[in-house]
Amino acid sequence: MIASAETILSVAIPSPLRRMFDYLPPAECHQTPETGMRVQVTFGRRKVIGIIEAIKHGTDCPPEKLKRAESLQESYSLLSDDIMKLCRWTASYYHYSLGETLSQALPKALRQGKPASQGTVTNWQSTTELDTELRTSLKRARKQLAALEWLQLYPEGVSEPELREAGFSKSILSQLEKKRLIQSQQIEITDRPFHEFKNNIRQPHLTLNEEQRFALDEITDTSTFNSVLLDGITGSGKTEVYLQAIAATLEAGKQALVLVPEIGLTPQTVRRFRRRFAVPVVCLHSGLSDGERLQGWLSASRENAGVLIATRSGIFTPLPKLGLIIVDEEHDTSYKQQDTLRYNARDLAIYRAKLSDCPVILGSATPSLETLSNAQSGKYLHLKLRHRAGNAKPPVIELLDLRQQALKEGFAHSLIEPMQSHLQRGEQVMVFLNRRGYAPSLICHDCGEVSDCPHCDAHLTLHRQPAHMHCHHCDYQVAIPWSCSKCNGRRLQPSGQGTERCEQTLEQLFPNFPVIRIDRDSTRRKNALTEILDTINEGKPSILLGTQMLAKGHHFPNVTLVTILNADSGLFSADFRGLEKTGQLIMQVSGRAGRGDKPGKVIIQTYNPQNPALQLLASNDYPKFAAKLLTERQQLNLPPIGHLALFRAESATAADGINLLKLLRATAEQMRGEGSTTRTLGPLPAPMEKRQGRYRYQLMVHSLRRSELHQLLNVLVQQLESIKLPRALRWNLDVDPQDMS
DNA sequence: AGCACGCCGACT
DNA sequence: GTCGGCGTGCTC
Repeated sequence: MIASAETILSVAIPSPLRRMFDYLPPAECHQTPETGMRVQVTFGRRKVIGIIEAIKHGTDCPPEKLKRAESLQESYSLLSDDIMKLCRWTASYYHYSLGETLSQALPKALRQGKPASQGTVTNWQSTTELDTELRTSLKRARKQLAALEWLQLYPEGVSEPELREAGFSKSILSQLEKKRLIQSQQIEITDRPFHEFKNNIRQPHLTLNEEQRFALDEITDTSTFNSVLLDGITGSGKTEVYLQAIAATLEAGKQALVLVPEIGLTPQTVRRFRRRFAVPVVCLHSGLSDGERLQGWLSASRENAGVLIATRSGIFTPLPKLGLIIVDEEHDTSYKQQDTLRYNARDLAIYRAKLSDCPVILGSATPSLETLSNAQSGKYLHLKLRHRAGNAKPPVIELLDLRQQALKEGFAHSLIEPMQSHLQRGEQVMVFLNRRGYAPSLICHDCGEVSDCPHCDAHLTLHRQPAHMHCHHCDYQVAIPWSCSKCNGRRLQPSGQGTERCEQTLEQLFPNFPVIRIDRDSTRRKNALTEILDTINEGKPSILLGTQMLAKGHHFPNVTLVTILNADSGLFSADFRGLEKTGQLIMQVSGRAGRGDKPGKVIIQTYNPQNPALQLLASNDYPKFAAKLLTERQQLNLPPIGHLALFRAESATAADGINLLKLLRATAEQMRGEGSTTRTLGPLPAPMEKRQGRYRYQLMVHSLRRSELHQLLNVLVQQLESIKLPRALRWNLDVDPQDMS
């Protein structure tokens, strides 16, 4: 390296190039540049926001190429040392560009160069006491009353974004304002640190049962790095353990980070956290605007927030006083990013807890095999909650043998009968069907031709509301054809069951009870899900029909019967993780039954009642089910025993992708030394060979030792960067892939 | 990845 | 004659 008289900034640039770029510090710069600061630089012919990755005193860059940075974006380090470390680790583990990794760690507004400043918010306060008289007068305005009740809890007022998050719309607020029951003012977003709030607990804790108490004691026993699997059956009260563990963390003057699955951040959950704690509870999820995300991010990193509840990307939020990480529903696949930087937030959570030297809790009723195996090896402390909280009993699960049964639009007679009796008793019935739309395909009755997507190897799904054909893999949409494209026949028939069609069937079968459909289509409108959940929670006898949106973490006390229409589709998946995922889904869905005082029942329709895996699930024995799968993985050296990475290639022609992967395989073979456990498999066509008009191939790399795998991946990625690729050829690398598609 | 430069085909 | 197709090469 050539020594330089001046300081040199090593800048991570948001570009796929896996290297740093050196710059001279900005001219007339009064601030001292530091690692973790944003800096604006000219990169090629455009201006970009980079992150100072290191400060050096020399450079290999030829002097005529060396440019001066434009300006520092702030006077302090935006990304703390631990976040920088976390990002370095992430970039190297997933073989990704550090610049893009750091860029993804920032909220969009900061990525785009907006100032890191906290603005003002509208703060709403109640102006009156909520006495009986007022309650009576608002009897017909349920939402307004609820909002007013909410505001009573917070004499200092609640910000508008928080209220909107709690499910109160702008119009509710303006109606209350018109009645002069509430008032608003613009306030500076406070710089008041969370530890200045005197009483951390606003609402008393619930009483813990013996198991919960034991788990909490174990968790709060140490405040240093410690991984815990909280393995608690559905309804065992994991959330209450989280809340009390967080209370202890706040008491010690530390912040807590709670990661939740993408659809797990319901207003109900947030409400529960906000009611409990006096300190600000901040949420970060995909439903927020860029500005809202920035404010949340800043209040977490400036110690205003005591608790941060966030989805996957929240793992990168700076929390200077981090004292506890919780990963709820740790088995959930939404923790793995699928499109770009393919990280798993659950795995990063472990590393981050290590960096902050604090405990991390992985919670689930159906732990992933990865986590179970870590618990068995003693790497994680394994805490079990085997009893439901309160009076609730575990549901009774029954397999309904479909063979030779008369079926009515997918419903066996012996299923309809119990549904009827539960409804007539005034209880709710849940129907689970993991397929949205009207029918998964449209088939020509004359020649058998099925309507396919022109861009993918997939059938088009028939939708009726609104009427169209839709590809669920690339979003292609087209009108419903009148006649067969092959034989011109007019007899086109919907084939198979989707939620829309099932809704229609249920309305015919049970005309006296409302059917509430919950899927991506029925909840598309803003606040639709909240409204639907509120209706369900009124507890009136009704049928709740839905996809897996219905399965996760909801607490519906009046649901006493859960039916799974078709468990078989998941039993024989091509993907080695298919059965694990199906089992988890079945247990999660079943867990919705009987969470109140009344006992719950689950009926699973199947053509394979003898299937051993299904029988274990039906006997409510997830641990045994998981142990069986783990044994199978051991025999085949599949994860979590062996380790996988997947190179994917996508191109307009099949040959380009295949050739590239063949080249990688050849290099891998060449590299293989004595005693190497690394093997390659492929190139193989992806399970859906053509998708969005592109051909997709993959090369699997397998090894018994993680270090060996990564050594090879380093070589292969370097090779990929050094060769010239056809323009239309895209590749990516997925370390620890969740699914093979 | 962007974003330039650069070299051949159909348009006002 | 120019507008614009996408091939190729570079980014401190």
